[in-house]
Amino acid sequence: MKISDVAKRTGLDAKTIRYYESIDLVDSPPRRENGYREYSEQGIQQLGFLRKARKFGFSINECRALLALWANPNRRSAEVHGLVAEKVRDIDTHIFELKSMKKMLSELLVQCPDDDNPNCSIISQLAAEQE
Amino acid sequence: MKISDVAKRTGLDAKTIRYYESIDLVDSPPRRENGYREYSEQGIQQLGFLRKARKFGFSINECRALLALWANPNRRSAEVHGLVAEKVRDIDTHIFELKSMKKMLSELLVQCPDDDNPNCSIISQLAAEQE
DNA sequence: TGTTGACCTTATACTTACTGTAAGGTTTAC
DNA sequence: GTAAACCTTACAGTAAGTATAAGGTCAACA
Repeated sequence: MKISDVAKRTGLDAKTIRYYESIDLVDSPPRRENGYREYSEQGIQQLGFLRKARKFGFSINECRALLALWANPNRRSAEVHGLVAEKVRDIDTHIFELKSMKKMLSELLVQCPDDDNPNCSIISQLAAEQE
Repeated sequence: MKISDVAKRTGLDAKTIRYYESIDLVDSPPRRENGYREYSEQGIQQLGFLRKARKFGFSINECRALLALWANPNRRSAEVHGLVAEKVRDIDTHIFELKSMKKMLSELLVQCPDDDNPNCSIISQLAAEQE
């Protein structure tokens, strides 16, 4: 299977696939006589795995760990659980920060006249000496 | 005022301040005889403004627009309002995505035995052919 | 006066996770 | 036969800094 077909099947961009290979995130596939990459079912599975892990928000390095666990028949499910639990905590922190930002901005929004005059409490707030 | 004092007062790192200058986000301050940057109240205000705008989640380019509006006595508050309203929508989208990721991961977490055995539904789910 | 440590300066490279571009070789379809 | 649509590599760019190196300056202390 050629790279563009793998791209279609996994949902990854062909560039992204080459990139993952360049950083040794996935094995280099063998080449055809003309130099084109020829993907095995194995390689395609790996890439599909990565696609999903990335969509779940795991970083490339976390994906590396997950791939290693996937490949390891002696893995302990607790280790996977730990990685995922930590990711959920990260996401929670992130959501919390975003909500706090949204709250502050929303409060500013209702105070801004939203008209043709220069007076704007948002700008004043940003320019204010202390918070 | 020297850069490290400005850093303390604004909450920005001295490196970040130099970086903002290097990308022309803020005016270059004059220099002392020894080459050190000497900040005016003006420059410090600009940097404080940036600090807050960044904390609110605005990108550097959005900050550029906000700074320009701040400096413009003929600004229309509606323009500021528009920028901020769009940012709130961005944040909402982001929160939505994170919540969706969290939901999926949480569902996986409860299915993983979290023990010493290799069986793990999380890994299986990531490795599964379709979503 | 000497020297140590805490500043300041610049330039360059690194980070994350790609994406874009250039320049060229190959295959496929008409 | 040739044009479009692939494939290859290598290099540069993105966002928003952070790290490092190599060097100049300043303040305090013995």
